[in-house]
Amino acid sequence: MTWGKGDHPAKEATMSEPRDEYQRRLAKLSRLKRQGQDPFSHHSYRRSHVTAQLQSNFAEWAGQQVSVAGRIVAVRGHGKSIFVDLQDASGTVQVYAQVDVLGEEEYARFQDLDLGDIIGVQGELFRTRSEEVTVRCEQFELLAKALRPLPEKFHGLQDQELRYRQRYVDLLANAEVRKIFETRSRIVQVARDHLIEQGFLEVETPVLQPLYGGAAARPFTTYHNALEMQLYMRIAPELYLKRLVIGGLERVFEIGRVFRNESIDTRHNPEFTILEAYQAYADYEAMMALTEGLVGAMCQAVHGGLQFTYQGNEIDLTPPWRRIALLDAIEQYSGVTLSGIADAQTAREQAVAAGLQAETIEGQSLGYIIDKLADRFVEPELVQPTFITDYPVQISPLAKRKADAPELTARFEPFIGGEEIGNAFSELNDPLDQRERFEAQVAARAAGDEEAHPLDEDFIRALEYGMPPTGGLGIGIDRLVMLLADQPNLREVIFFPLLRPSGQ
RNA sequence: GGGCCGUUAGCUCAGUUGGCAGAGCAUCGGACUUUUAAUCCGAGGGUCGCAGGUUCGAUUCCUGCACGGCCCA
Repeated sequence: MTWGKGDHPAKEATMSEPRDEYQRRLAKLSRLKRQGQDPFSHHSYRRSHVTAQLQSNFAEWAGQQVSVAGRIVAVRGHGKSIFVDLQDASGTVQVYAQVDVLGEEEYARFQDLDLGDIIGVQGELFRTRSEEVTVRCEQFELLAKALRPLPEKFHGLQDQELRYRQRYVDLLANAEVRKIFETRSRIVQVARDHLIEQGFLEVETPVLQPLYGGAAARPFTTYHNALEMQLYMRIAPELYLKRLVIGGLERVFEIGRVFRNESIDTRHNPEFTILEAYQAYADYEAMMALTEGLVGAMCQAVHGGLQFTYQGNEIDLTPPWRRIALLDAIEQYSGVTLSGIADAQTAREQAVAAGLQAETIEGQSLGYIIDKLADRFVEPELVQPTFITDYPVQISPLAKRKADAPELTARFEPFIGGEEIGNAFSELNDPLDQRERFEAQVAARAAGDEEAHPLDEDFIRALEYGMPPTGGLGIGIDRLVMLLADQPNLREVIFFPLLRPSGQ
């Protein structure tokens, strides 16, 4: 055994209580264990109610014995009695401990509890003079000891970095944060119910893929030891879900995590949740109706109607949503007329004239310039729900061409609150055209576009077996949660957003 | 990748034009049996993100780094 300087074995017995809160509680824990009161020995606790039930059904249980369990989040001592607030998943309830109810010994044990401890309490339900619903503590158990102190009771935990790194503290200290995640859960549940009601089958497809595809993004790579092969984390489930449609599953959907190896900001996390749905014998217009129905149902569940406020903007999701073709929207919001322009050079000149920085689009393709123009001039304006339609075929390698305009695709992206929330199209089911599109992507990749699709031979082979005309829809769940929970930062709707290690 | 900002007690935040570092909550001791951001009296608690530099002296000024935030790309 080694001692630090100044340490002396004889001192231990006379050493005063450690000053540090953690050390203090650790010492208390070991004392409890020595006394045969190990707080971590409990395997369960029988509750008669959760706290919210006591609050809402007080009259029914007043004067009766109830039992609740939760975390001590506030303590107000009065000498011979103590009030504590007990928090569980449903809310809080006050507990009142009195020496003449508990007896000296049990009361002393109650006094010994710390803020943050998890206890079970049994006793009579009553209201105090000030009408507070309260459980009179007649029996209690310490169910888990908190060794670390809670954040400040009034402001909660504010430090964003700590909130994300230690989300558990954020959740237990900040009720608004819990609400956001409850909203998130409800949104996913509603989406699932809505699709299942309409005859969609929920499926799961591979996250680890020998070849990635279905979106323009760089993948994460990983390695399978036994197979001795590189694998990719999926960037989208699209190509597998379409394989299922080819297999005869006419309506399928998947809600799952996808992974894109890109930078992190207020709107991007390397892993996020996507909902994709595919419906055979339907086109992109059917997907518009599906989008309106889905997002409307989510909003209904969260806000009780089709209107809500996002960052100060009143938004109305009543269908039908506005529709406007991409090039028309660009013309309307930036003044740049691109219809009829085939060469990138002319488009670049016009874009620069409209206000885009020349360096950012220098040497870029027409599709890229269209993207940039839409990003800069169109998307921020799309506060009310809007379908931007008719994307050029060059930037839509998996979408079917429009019959009357083969350089455009039967595709749309829905926007709400200035945010892109999804992507949908009539799926390309011509295997020969699909091969050509993939080949154009491979050429783009060779020219330096790292987000271009690789050629997926097995997917083309699947198409060669025949895929019915199919409409497909992808929706970014995280973005929708941001909108419906009125949060401007994606990290507020993801429990554990990716951060650099703090080094501690 | 670039710009700006932040990092001070367990938490929320002040502050130091360069000279022994502050409050509230939390903690500890005392009083208080219907309080609820309880109240009252008293006390302890700091590597001022990290590493250099300038200086008699740096938490403060300078440089670099780390992590985070916001904006731009």
